[in-house]
Amino acid sequence: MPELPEVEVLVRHLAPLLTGRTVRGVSVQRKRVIRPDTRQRLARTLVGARFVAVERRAKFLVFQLQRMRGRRRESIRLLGHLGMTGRMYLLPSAVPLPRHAAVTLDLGRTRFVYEDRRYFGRFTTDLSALDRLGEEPLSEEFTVERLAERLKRSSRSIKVRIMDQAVVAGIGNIYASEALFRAGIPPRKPARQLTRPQVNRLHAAIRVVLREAIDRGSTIPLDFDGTGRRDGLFYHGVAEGGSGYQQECLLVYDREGDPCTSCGRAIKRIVQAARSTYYCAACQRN
DNA sequence: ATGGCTGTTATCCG
DNA sequence: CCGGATAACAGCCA
Repeated sequence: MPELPEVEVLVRHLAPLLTGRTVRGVSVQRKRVIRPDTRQRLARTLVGARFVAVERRAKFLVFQLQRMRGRRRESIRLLGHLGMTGRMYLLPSAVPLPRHAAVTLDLGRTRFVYEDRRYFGRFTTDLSALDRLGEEPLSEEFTVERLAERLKRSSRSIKVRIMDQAVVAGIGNIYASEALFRAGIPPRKPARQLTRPQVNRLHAAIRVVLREAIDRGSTIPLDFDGTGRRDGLFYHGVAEGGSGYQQECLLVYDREGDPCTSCGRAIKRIVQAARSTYYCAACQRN
C-alpha cells in the first residue's frame, strides 16, 4: 500500500489503536527488515516501552514510544516502511501468524503484526532514511519555488524526477502518473525543461491527487485485519463489487488501452527507469 | 508453465 | 554529480 496517501490512512487507523499500549515482547521472523538493527537490540529497546504517537513522514511510519529507565523517561523512535507489499495491523494473540509475518510485537491480548510478502519494507530504530527526504508535499514548505528549484537542474524525465523522495517526499509510481496526467505534462519531458506554468500546474496537481486519495481512503470502508479484503490497498478497489477506488479515482494508472477520461484516446504505457508509466499522448503535450 | 510483471529503494557502475 | 541498471523477494497472471 505504499504511497503517501495509503500510509497516511494507515497511520490514522493505527494511531488510536497503538497509543497507550505497551510492548511486552518482540519477535522477528525476518531479520532483513530490521537491518541494521539486530533482534537483540530491537527487543532490548522496545520491551517495556509504551506507544505515545504514530506519525507519517513521506512513505514512512514513525512510531514514538517512551520507556522508564530507572527514574528517567526515555524516548524511542521506530521507523516503518511498507516497501511494495507491507501491511501493518493488530491481531488477537490467539490468531495464528500469517505466512509472511516479518516482525510482531506482543501487546498483551493482541499483537502488532508487520507482514510483508516481499520483505522490501523496514522496521527499525535506524532513522537515517528520514534525512534524505524532501518536503512533505501537503505541507506549507512544499512551495512552487521549492519544486521549481529541485527540477531546474535535472535532465531526468519529469516522471522519474518526482518519484525521487528528495524531490517530492511520498510520491510513488501510481501518483506520479496521475499527477502528470492532471497537469497535462508528458512524462518523458526532461525536468529542467518544464515551463513555469507547467511547474505551477504540477505543484497543484501533486497536492490535489494526494489529497483526494487520502480523502477517498478515509471515506471508504477498509478492513485492516490482515485478511487481505479491503485491507488498506484501497487504490486497487478490489472486493468492492467492481466499483472500487481504481475505477473511480485513478485516471491513467494501469489503464493501458482504455479511453482517456478527457479526450477518449487510448491511454499509453511506457517504461521509465524500469517502472510502468501511463499517460494520454493527446492530453499530455509539451 | 515459463517469463514478465508488480505499490520501493539502496547501491553499483559508466 | 547524474542517470541507468540491478538486486533484494515472493506471488500472480497470461
